Amino acid sequence: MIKAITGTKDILPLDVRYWKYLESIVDNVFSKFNYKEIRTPIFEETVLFARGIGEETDIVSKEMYTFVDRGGTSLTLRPEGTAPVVRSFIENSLGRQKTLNKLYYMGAMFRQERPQAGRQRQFHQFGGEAMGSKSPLLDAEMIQIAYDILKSLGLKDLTVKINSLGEKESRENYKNLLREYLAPKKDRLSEDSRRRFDTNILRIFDSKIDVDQELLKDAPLLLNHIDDESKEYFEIVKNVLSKANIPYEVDPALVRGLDYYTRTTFEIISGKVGSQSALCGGGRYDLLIEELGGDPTPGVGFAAGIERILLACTNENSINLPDEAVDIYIVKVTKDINKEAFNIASDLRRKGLAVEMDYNDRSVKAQMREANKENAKYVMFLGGDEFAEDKTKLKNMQNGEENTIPLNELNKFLKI
RNA sequence: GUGAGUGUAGCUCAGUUGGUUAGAGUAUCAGGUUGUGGCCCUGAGGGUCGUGGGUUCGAUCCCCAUCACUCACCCCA
Repeated sequence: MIKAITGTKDILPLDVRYWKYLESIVDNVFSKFNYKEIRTPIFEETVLFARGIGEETDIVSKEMYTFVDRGGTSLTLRPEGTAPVVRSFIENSLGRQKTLNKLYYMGAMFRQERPQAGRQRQFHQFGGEAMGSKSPLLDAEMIQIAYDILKSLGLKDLTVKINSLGEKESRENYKNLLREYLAPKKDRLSEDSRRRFDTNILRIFDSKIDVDQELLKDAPLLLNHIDDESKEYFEIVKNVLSKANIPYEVDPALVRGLDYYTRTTFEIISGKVGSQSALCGGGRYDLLIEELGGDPTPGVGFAAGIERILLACTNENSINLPDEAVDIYIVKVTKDINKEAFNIASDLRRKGLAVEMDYNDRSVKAQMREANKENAKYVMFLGGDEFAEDKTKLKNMQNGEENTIPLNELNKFLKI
């Protein structure tokens, strides 16, 4: 049997309903904040991600689906959405048509990781990007959009974590400070953290190992070593969030894995989805656009994992969708009226009703059972003496009421 | 990439301390009863017991390998 690729999943019809519901809320919230949807290709030149996300990150160094096409170009299935949006922003000169561009996207992303709860190789994100302003209001706005979407989906077990990484220079100074602090303790760190010491020392704070956390107990915190301007900026972000009634926690250990973040970073985590608890994450990236070849333009954005969010919704039982139902199920009492039944169905469908009928010449009983399963509001019986007189019998499946009516009065009866 | 756990009907799972035709519930299909559905009743189809090898007179069961899935590490959304 041919099976779906490891780490990919079919979204079956029953689930699609929840996806569409989520998508409608995403559209709705973003448009209230005047963000416009953008759709970029699912693959890009590999260099875009290597330069945008950072060569040293795990995503680029070992998780990308990269291949060479027949023309010899190295292509990569997008592992995240920000770099492609920035590429499009630069390529289409969006920044020259408008000072501030507010964009959002939804779509599939690809990373070759070991799947587990809340983690797949093909997964889906939605996200927002605001390019062209350094205002801390936009940092807060991003968090608010993400928070509002999650709240609209009925989620309760949420924690908003925020932090500031400061400007690049103060962060580099801090890294040296941390390196000095940890150097004498390096051999006591866990194997993973010893590796991080060299590759991405800030991430040691993420370690879930007690020994590491113990060694970090008196370590200097980045938040205390960021530049003054970033400190003031962070105060404004916090202030605005408080006024918008968004509960948040400052988490000095919140370090994000992508290289391009400056100043504000944030995550919203759920207590209901297992160990991969981050439903969304983002932050400011004031240098990224320039690094990718655009005019120097500040930006801020976030991305959210749709599968994780829906997992949280399932586990919190936060979404209740009505059962899908057809308006009319046509039951053929005799088997010789397939064409007539199909014509009547077509006619009703064109008038806007959802109509289903039997295509397999099954018994009346089987057709009725089917009508019941499809939650049909009405069953229309076709055939026999009634049909010979151009009449049909309509049965209301909720209350069992039946009415025999002439076919040419159907519209009137159904009020269409 | 590392570790642990699990692979028996479409789904959820029993089971054989190694021994003829491998079971249940549910789902599917047909039929009975109900004025033509929901409840109830009867019956049917559906499994090379993940795959390959080994041990054995005999393996779904024991051993090895492999693959897949799940969870966790890692990483991130």
